[in-house]
Amino acid sequence: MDLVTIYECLCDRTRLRILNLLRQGPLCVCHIQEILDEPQVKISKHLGYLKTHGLVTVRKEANWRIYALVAKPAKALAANLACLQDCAAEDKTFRRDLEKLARLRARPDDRAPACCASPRTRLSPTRSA
Amino acid sequence: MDLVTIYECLCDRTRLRILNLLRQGPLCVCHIQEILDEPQVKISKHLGYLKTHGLVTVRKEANWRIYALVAKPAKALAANLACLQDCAAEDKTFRRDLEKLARLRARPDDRAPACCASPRTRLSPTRSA
DNA sequence: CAGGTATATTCCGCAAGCAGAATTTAGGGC
DNA sequence: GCCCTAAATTCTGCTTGCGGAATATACCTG
Repeated sequence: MDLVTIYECLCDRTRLRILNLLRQGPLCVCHIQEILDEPQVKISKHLGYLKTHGLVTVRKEANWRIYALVAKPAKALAANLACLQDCAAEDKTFRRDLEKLARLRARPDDRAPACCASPRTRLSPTRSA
Repeated sequence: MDLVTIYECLCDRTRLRILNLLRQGPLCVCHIQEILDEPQVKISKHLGYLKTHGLVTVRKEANWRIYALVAKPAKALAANLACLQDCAAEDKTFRRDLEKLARLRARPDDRAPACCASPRTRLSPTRSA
């Protein structure tokens, strides 16, 4: 993976917020959308961008799409995602996003797929393949 | 300094190569140009971009311009520059640039300002103000 | 299969970035 | 003052990215 490509993926605030969330685990689009409070198209296009450039993967679950960070990131990507996490910890928006995520996971799962719920109810790894 | 701004500065290969060099210390434009082997306009414009966005500073020395990384980078910038350095260490081009720089500093200083020469001959900090 | 929800795609207009050619600015040496 | 070198700026054309509106696709439910 090219270093420049990584930075290109990182130079949009919406994408940074998405990656910050995905660091906590896989998420379906609707939950990302809810946390970021941005229009559906916007979220979808940025997720598409990240997927095209190899930072995230998708799988289907009923008619949801579950996005996750790539399983085995290249060294450069791993380093930069770690760096992003550190930097995000100092930023109000990123912290608020994580808080929203925590609240969303704590509440009884209304309509979302199991994998988006709290870690306890997440699908077992053996089934996700 | 905005995190997105930092990443925008990092998402061009030429700028990454420049920043990688500047990590070793201040450099005049002509030396950057020589090491990167890129046209003068290109180097100049990318240096301007980095300056505009607060990643580097300039000072004059005769009719050279000496560029340097900002003296007191924000935490996010420092973190990302460190990360870049790690990533660059794994890339052939970045390594070759550093080798060229080392060779350039080792050779008798033909025409360049003192500050671009080997660390021993660099201007003392007290004079640079 | 009709209707609903979740998500992606297409189309459009706009702004920004990049590269190169040519020109300009600024300082130094004679 | 003239010429040389170092570096920046301007102009142009091209490409990419972003956002939003509208539309399409896919899957589920009854």
